[in-house]
Amino acid sequence: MDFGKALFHLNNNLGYNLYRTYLLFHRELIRALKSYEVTPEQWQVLIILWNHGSVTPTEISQVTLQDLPSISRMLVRMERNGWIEKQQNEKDGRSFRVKITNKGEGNKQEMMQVLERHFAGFLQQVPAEMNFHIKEELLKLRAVLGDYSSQTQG
Amino acid sequence: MDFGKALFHLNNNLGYNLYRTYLLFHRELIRALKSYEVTPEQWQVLIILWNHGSVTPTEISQVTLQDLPSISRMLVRMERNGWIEKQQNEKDGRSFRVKITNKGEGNKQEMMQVLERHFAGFLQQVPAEMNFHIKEELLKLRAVLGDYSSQTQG
DNA sequence: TAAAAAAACTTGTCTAGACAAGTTTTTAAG
DNA sequence: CTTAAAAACTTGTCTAGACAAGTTTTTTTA
Repeated sequence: MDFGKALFHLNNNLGYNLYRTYLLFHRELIRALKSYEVTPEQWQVLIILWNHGSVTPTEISQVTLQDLPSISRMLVRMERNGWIEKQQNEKDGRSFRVKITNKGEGNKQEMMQVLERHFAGFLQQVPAEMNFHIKEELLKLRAVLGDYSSQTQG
Repeated sequence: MDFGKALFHLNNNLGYNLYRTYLLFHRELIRALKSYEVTPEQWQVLIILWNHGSVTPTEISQVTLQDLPSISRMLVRMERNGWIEKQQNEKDGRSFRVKITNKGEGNKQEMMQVLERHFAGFLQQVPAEMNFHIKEELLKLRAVLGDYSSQTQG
């Protein structure tokens, strides 16, 4: 089968390249995290909690750029799997704080190492300079696409 | 709220940048295509059909890197919405050919223009050189992540 | 302070992706 | 030529994202 023509057009398309690279990366993340029953999106929430302590769903929504319905349902699953707890917010009855559990805190180092090992093979094929450069350019693209937090660097 | 710390870590992560850029791009595509009741993923199939003529689900699967279950269900929806037809394959009773309908062919130019207009505002903020360079780097990343067709350029 | 507006979260509905487990038809092997 | 293996597609089940439409609580505002 000759898909050269179709692929030629698509490979020249920025969105297609983004989609496809994301898809491959995402799959690797799924596989790397599978044994923990954590999805890439949940992994992102764990990183936020590890770095930042307890947060509200709205705050997670701001960092992940996801809408509240997605966050809301993800937190239900994370609670069910014992990664987080919901703590009542005395100051605001509409909201609550998301707190990491002992399980979540306890698995941090191991999960980090597992991920690092999983991606080492891929990342060693990417020169450090290129890795840095891609991130810089993606940050710029994010800014163009209206991602306010693409500016927040420190 | 100071999420600087959390974002600092995440913004330095290649996967996070990919995910987030993809997400923003994907959303714009959804909005641009919404009036046609076509999703970005279906749009990709339309491009394949416009460029390549009729194809089988397996061939779509190879170009889009999606698995057959996803393609299978997407084609059901595209058929329901009148974008494609399924043609019996005389040579192989297990398979069929996906053919674009008059509606699909007829909307080509207009949809292309709508998309172009929708993204013009974003893309004019991205220098042509940078646009080119990002695509080159994403192609390399795709190759590293095992995307065989990242090589197929012509 | 009572009513209106806004904020924070949830629920519903649709599309899509991953992966396991089917079914049917072809192809390969013995 | 019959049976086993493989290929092509479908179905089932779970997670996630978009968007509309709730509910409850807080804040404004009149």
